[in-house]
Amino acid sequence: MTHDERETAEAAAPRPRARLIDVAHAAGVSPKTVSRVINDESGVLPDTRERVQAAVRDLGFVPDRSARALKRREADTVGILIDAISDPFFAAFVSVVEELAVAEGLSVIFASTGYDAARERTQLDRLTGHRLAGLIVAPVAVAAATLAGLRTRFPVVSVDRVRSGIDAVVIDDFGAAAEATAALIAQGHHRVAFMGEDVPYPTVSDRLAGYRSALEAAGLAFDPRLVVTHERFGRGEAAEASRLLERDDAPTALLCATSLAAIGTVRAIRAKGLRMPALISFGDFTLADLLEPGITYVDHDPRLLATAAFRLLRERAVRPDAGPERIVVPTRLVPRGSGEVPAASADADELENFGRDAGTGPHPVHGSASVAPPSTDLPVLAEPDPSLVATALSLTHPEPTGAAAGPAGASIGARP
Amino acid sequence: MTHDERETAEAAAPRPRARLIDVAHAAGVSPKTVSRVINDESGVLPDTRERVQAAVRDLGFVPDRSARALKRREADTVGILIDAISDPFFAAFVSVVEELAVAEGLSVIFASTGYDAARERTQLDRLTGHRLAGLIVAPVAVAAATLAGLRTRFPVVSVDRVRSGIDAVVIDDFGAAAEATAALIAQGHHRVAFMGEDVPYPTVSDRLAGYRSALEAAGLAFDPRLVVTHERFGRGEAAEASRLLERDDAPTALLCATSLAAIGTVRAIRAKGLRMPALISFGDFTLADLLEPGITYVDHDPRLLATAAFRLLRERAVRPDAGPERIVVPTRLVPRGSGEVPAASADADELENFGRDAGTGPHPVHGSASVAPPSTDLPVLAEPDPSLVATALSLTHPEPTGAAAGPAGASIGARP
DNA sequence: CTCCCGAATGACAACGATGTCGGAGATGCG
DNA sequence: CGCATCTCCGACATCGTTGTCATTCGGGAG
Repeated sequence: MTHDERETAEAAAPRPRARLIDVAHAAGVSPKTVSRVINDESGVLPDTRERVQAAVRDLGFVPDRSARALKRREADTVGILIDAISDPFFAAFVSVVEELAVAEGLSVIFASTGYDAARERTQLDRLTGHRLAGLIVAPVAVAAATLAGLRTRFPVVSVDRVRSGIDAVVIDDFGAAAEATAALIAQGHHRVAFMGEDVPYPTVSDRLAGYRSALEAAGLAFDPRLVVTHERFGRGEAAEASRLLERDDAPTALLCATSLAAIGTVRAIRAKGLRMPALISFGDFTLADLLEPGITYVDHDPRLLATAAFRLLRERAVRPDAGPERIVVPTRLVPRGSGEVPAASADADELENFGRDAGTGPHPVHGSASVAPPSTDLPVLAEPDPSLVATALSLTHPEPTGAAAGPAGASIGARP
Repeated sequence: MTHDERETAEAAAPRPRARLIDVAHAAGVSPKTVSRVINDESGVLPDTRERVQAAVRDLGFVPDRSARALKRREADTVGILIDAISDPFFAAFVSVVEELAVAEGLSVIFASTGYDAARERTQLDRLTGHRLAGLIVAPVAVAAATLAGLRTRFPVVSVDRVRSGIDAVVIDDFGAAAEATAALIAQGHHRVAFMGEDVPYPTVSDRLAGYRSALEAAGLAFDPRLVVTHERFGRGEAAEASRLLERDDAPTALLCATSLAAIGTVRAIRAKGLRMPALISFGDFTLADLLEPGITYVDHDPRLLATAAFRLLRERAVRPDAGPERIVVPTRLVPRGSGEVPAASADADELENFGRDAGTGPHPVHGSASVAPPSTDLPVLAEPDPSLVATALSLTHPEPTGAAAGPAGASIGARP
């Protein structure tokens, strides 16, 4: 237990954080030399270098990020503002972003809005108080102008929700909902219901619009009574679902705009012994394949969105002036049984046998080209498949105005 | 569009971040006065104050956290080091910590280890590079001494895994596993298997020890062939499970030390049409109640752990010298059907009807007193029930050495 | 009218690191 | 032997903010 100290000696039990100058004293060199060593700069004799490194170890010195960032005017933290980290979608999203960020030596700081506008404002200030290398945000109520203001200081990428003038990575909510609805109609269903969150996000309204569009394309009338909403955070989904399915004119098919709605529906069906309608959900969820029948869903892979968002963010760090882009990540309909219930069968009571034998028949795939296997079986995510990302990035659209080329591969992989 | 600028004028398109001094110039006051305004200090005329606030708004000024932290020598960021944010357990954990931190005006920065020792080291440095108000860590391989070193600079709380000399919040792995195993044995099972991760965590070995202990208490021989492990991140769980259950001498009951193992087991059973053994899992997971039969599990609520950990962290910020404590959060066995399969029935093939009628009978509850309802139905977490936390905190044990009183309510709720 | 006092504000240094620049030796070459 | 050159290293200023202390100004008391 060696300890050498100079000058200050008032530190006793609560040993203060070692500073660079303490290391300098311990090693008998100037602060600048310590700085050179810890930053791997050249021009230090091997001997000196080792002496400094020893002092660093002895004192447990870790450079103060605040001071370093201040002086270097360098931002090495990526901010993420999302709805809630407890949402598996965002958990997976953040996980991938962190993975990519770490590979570049960046830190990740996140904040959640809880879907609350005021809190979003607070959290945004909290995040921007840090020097950011960029901000990835799933905007709730923040004005596009506010984000545009931030964009003059660091790259800003919007995820899942579009904001004009801001780079965005989204899925084709309208198209995917239309595709899913059409698939239900193709099974012979005439009464298809829609269940979504009671929030004013375009995500929801676009899905609703896609649903309507598919109904109209099939010559079916839009019936407002078949559209139900559920509150966030509430237990409302199950209640809404049973109310819907217990009606005399209950639908035979249901499109759920969120996986929460689908889960609530299944729960209601189980609790009340209701008849299982044909069901398609947005967003995969753990174990969806193990229910009976398995839940057919529109795949909306957070890993793809995260990878695309991060790459775009880093691309903007290099070319800040390129016009805002909108990247549409492909989705696809994954058949697992619940969405393939034919209308005829829905009237009978023979729904037991959809668990295993479904999911094999060919089914329309939405999005371009074929994409990778479903992500269900990866509760803990590994690295996203690069080929998926390439696909996603190649779908780059320039925003209405602006003529940027697709983002090239931003340099990924700094020193470890 | 008003804009008054002095001195510097070289800023054009990529408007740099506004500094405090820019605000001062714009408002025609000194930097110190701006500082006073943004920090709500007294001694500023209402008139002046408003002028400054207007300038702050105009310029979109947000104080630089680095500079502020540097000068104030104040830490307002809580670091969290966990295995993986994509693990729903840790996602929920982090969510709660963030909630509590925000209430105190603290930021949260997290990093994940991916169960990798080298990466853990890197991430630890990344986190400690920030000025931390405290660190919550689920240690992988980091030495207790290293954490003890950090502890001299800020509070450190270990979660889920114990490290000597460090405050810890854990569950009673041994006791919970013993309880679960005993419950299986009580159903008449003689061949009870154990499946856990192939990692050297005490979490796993303690559960294994608890399992052995229960076997011995029941006079059953411990059979190493009934203990199987699965790799992390792999798809190994399902493969291991089918190998185990397809054996001639397959067990009639299975205790899974992780929910991954339980999920893999169910998946294997479905895929291969195997017979369902009595099954108890550690850790709840979404939809466990909707499978058929529902999965009986040992509840291990991340919200309780998070709340206890955060409170302990804040308590230590006030009283850093108090000896390390070990808080044991109670667990309980939640019957849902799969764990109540009697041994007799396991030999017959009538396993269809366990979905709904299970989960009602009384069953041993592990932990003290009665605790709250299961958390299953809250995929997106609301605030944890304070009463639960009270229960958890009251179970405080001092570590072998050290005689601290139970943590009092650390001051929560700073200025908004 | 002068002096004193408090309220409002500003000047200045410092937090911990690093960029710039210059200086001390060592070496090479004519 | 003198001078240029190169290597290694340190002095100093500075990043954006705030703590400390000084200064100014207006007004009331004597």
